[in-house]
Amino acid sequence: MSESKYREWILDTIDSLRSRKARPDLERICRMVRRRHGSEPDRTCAELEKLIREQTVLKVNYKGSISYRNAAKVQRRSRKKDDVTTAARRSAVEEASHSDLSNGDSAFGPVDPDEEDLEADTSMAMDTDSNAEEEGADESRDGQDGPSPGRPDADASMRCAPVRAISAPCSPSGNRPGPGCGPVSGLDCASLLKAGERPSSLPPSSPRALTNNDWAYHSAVCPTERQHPGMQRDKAAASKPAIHSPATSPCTLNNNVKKEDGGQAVESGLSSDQLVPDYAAGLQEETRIVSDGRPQALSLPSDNCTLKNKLNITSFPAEEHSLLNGGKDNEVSVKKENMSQNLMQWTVADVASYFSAAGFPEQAVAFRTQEIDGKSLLLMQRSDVLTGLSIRLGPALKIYERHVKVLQRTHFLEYEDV
DNA sequence: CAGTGCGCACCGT
DNA sequence: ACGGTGCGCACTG
Repeated sequence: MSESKYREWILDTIDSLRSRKARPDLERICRMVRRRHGSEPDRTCAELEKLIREQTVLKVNYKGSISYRNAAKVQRRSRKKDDVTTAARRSAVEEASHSDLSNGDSAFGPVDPDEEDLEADTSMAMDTDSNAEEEGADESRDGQDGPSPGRPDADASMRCAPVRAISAPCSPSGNRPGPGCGPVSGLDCASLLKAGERPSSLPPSSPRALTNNDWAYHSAVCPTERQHPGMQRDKAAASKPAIHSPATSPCTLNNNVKKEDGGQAVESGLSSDQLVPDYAAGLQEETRIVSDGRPQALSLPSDNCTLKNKLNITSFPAEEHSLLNGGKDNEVSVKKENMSQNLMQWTVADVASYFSAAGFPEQAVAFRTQEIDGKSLLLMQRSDVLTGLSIRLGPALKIYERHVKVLQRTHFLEYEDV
């Protein structure tokens, strides 16, 4: 309850700071929220962290300092639609992150709704779906997962967050007299990244990414922290080599992730996708986790080889990989037979069970409630998934980018080709 | 003094 | 050229 409220407050604050041309940093956000709503800075910080984890708010390292962005309003710099080829390749992953924030010029993909929609979505999602617990669950999952061996990158981002020490005395701006808020974790990390600003110290590829948009923030997940601008520099240097002993190398996150994603990495695309990595990682993580619980892998899309290829190409949860590559062909084929046939023939129940199996049981309910069958699914646009189902933005994005879009694409490819 | 408005420089696309 | 960002300064209550 209060959470959604905080969400609004915080997003509002960020927006207004931005419109005022003031940097939406922790200090200002906390202060403004306190002024406007009387909320404790600590609480604000805590909520902010949550929002960050949910990707409702993006923590960014810009021009050497930490900034927060209203994810719903962030627009991907006109990533001019890359060629279809590229786009296709990066597909899911990329789009997942971009389109959301983009202007919606994605080649495939429905244009995305405006920010407002998203924003609304976000809050709405929370309210409707509520389940703070869910959220918590997600978070915790992420956190717990963090350490998972498989994907250091993924955790990187989340790892930090979970640790979140709200009470810790954090000072984003180094010395902040004001509210002593404290989400140390995130902040610090970001600061670290800031290093990115120093191109000289970083490798060619990464620096750019970091410097440019700051999205890197995510990567910033490092625990270290910074306090003064001067230090940052040092950190920058430090970060480069050892990149945080913490096992995960936040700063290199991007690269790693991409690799993971399938090698398609597309380093060139780094700048444009900085967000992706984390995002993707998060997705994978979540998916994977969920999947664990449910043995039955997502079989569905599997209909055709095309799909498989696609899957491989794009990034997928470990499990999926194993499924596809690993010897579960049998299973896959079986499923293929059942479901794949043709999306057009999926019933509402099929769709629901698909998503349920895909790790989105709760959201599956929404599909069922909205009576989404195969045909409807094929007609769904991004905005439909994000706002029409009243599901939380996070899962909605994942569902759309990783499943709906993939299914649609696969379906159409299959039929068009033929 | 806090909050606000905004010119301007900077940067990436 | 264009758009996003935020510093720095002036203004306001």
